[in-house]
Amino acid sequence: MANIKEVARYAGVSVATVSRVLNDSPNVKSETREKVFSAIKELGYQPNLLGRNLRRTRTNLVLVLLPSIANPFYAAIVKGIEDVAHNNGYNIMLCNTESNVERERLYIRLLKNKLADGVIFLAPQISADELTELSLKYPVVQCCEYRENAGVSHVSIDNFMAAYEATKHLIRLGHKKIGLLSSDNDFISTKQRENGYRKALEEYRIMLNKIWLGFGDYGYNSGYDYGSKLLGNDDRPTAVFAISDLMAIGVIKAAADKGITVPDDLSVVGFDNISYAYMHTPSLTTISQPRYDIGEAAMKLMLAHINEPDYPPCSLILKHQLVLRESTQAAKS
Amino acid sequence: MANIKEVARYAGVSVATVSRVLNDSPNVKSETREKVFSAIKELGYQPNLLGRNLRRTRTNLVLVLLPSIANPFYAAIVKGIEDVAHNNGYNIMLCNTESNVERERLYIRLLKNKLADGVIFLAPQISADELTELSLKYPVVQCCEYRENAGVSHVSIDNFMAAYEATKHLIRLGHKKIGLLSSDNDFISTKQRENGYRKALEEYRIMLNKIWLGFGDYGYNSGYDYGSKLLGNDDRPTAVFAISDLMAIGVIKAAADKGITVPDDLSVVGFDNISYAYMHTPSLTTISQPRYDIGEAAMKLMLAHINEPDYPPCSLILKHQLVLRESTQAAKS
DNA sequence: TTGTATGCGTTATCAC
DNA sequence: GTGATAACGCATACAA
Repeated sequence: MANIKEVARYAGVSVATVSRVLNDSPNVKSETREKVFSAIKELGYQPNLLGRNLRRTRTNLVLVLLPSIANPFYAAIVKGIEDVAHNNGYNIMLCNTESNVERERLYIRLLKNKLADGVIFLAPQISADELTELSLKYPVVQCCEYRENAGVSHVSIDNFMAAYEATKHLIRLGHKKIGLLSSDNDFISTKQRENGYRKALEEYRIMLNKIWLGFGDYGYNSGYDYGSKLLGNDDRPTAVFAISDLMAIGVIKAAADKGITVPDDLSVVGFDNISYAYMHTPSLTTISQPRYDIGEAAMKLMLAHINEPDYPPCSLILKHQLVLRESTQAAKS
Repeated sequence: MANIKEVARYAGVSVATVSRVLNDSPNVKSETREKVFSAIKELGYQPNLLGRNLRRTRTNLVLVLLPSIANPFYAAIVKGIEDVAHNNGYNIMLCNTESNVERERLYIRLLKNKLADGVIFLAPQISADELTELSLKYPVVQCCEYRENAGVSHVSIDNFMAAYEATKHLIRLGHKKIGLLSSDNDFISTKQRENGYRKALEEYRIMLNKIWLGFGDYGYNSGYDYGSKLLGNDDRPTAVFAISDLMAIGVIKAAADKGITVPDDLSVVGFDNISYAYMHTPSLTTISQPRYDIGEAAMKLMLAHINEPDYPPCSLILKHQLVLRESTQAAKS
C-alpha cells in the first residue's frame, strides 16, 4: 500500500508538497498539483489517517453511546447527529452500551485513548460525578436522557410539561381514574414525567390511586405485566399514561387479552412516538419528541465544545408535541 | 495529558520498559513492573492508540455497515458481532449507510484509510465487482444480505427453503389463493424467497396469480399499500406471504381497514421475526433467523480473515425456523 | 513555491 | 532485564 513518500517520489516532489496538495494548501503551483494528483491516482494512494490524526492530535471522530440499537427511538436522533457531523467533516462511531456501565466505560476509554474527539451520551450510565470529571478533560454532550447537576451540556425536551399535557388530555376527555406506568430507573426524565402526571391530577383535584401506579423498564413485557395485574381488578382505571410507547403497547395487549377494548373501555397514552406507534392497531396517542432536531442540536453543541475547549456547559430544551391518535377517547359517563 | 515518556521518567525507567509492561511482556522484573504501574496510576496515564495503531499497523477495530438502525431486525445480529469482537480484544464501529451507496463508500474509505482492520456488511450497496476488489485488499464479510458471485465470505440462512416452508405452511392449511409481497431491490435473498414461494406453489400444482404479486420496500407503508390495492378486489387471496414482518403488519392493517379480519378472513406470514411480530395483535407467524448466531459467525469469520490474509472466502448457512403464531389459520372451506 | 527536518506516541529491534 | 533508537505515516515550522 503506497504511502506519502512513494507518491512524492513518483511525482518528483517532496512529501511536504504532497501533504500540501492533500490539505488544499493554496501555496502550490497548479502544475505541481496536477503532477501530485496523477501520482496519487496512479498509485491508488489512500492517506493513512492514523499518521494524520497522530500528527494533528485530532481524529474528527465522535463517539455516540446508546443503550441499544434495538430501540427504534434512537434512530432519528442518530440521523440528526450524523448529518451535522458529516456536514462538518466528522464521522461518528455508534456504540451499544446495553445499558451496562462497564461496557460504557469500555467505550469511554476509546475517548481517553485519543481515538475520538468527544462523546455524546444518549442515556449515560455512569454517575453524575464521573460525567463531570470526564467533561473537564473531554468534550461531552448528553442527549435526551441526562444526569442533572453534572454541569454537563445536554439537549432534551421538557419532560415535565409533556407528561402534564398528556395527563391533562386524558382528564379533559373526562377520565378521572388514570393509572401511571412509570419506571424504576434513575433518569431525571422519569421523575419529571411522573411529576408532570401528579401535577395534572393535582390541578384537577383528582386523587392519585397508588394501586394504579406501576414501574416498568420501558419495554413491552413490563407494560404487559402491569396491564395484566392492573386490569384484573374490578376497580380499574379508565385510562393509563405509560412513559414509553412500548410499555403502552404492552398495556393494550394485556387489555385485549382480558377482553377490554382500547379505546372503548380504556384509553392509553404513550411517550416517544416510535414508528410502531403509528403502525399499531389501535394507533397510539403519544408524545412526540423532535428527535432529529435533538440530534442535530447535540452534534452542534459537540462541535462547539470541540472547537472551543472553554465553551460553557449549556442546557437546550426543544419543543415536544402531543400526537392524538386512536388509543384515546372520551370517558363513558 | 501524560505520555509514555513521562511515565518512563516518573518511574525511573526507559520507555521501552513501560511499553513492555503495557504489553504484558514476561521479561520484566516484577519490582520494576510495580514501579511502572504506580507511575501510570499516579499520572493518570492513558496510552494513545493512534501512536500504537500506527506503529502496529493494526487498529483492532472493525466496521459494521448497516442500512439503518431504525430496523430492529439488526439489533441481535450486531449484539452477536459485538460479543465475539469484545471477547477477542476488538471494538466495532457501527455505521448507518441509509442504504445509500455514497454513504457506504464514505465508510469504506475509513477502512482504506487504515482506521479499521476490516468491514462487515449487513446489506452491501456497492456492486459485486466493487466488493470483490475490496476483499482482495481488505478483510470483508457479508452478513445476511449478500452479493452472490462476488467471491466474498458471507453468513446467511437458506432463504429459498425458508420461503418454501412458509408458503407450504399456508398451503397445508388449505389455502390455494396465496399472494406474495416481495421487493424490487436487487438482493439475492429477495429472489431466493420469491423462488421458494414459486417452488411451493408448483409442487402443489397451484396456479400463480400475477395480480396477487406485489413489490414493496420491506417497510410498513409498502405493505399497507399492497394490502389496500389487493384486498379491494372481489377476487382476493385468502393468504399472503410477505418477505418482511413490517410489510406483513402493513397488510394486516390494510385488511383491518377494509373490515377483513386476520386470521379469520386472511392468513398472513411475515419474515424475520422482529420483536414487533410478537407484540402485534394478532401476533405474526413468521420465519425466524438465528440472528445472534449469524452475527457471531460473521465476526468469527472476520477474525479469521484478519489473522490469516489468505483465508479463503466461505459461505456459511445457518438454520432458520418457522414460528407459528396467530396470524395464520386453516382456510375456510 | 518548494524542500528539509522534526515530532506526534507508540512498538520493536538490537545491543548490553 | 533493561535501555537506546529507528520506524510507523503524516503535517508543519522554518529555510531557501
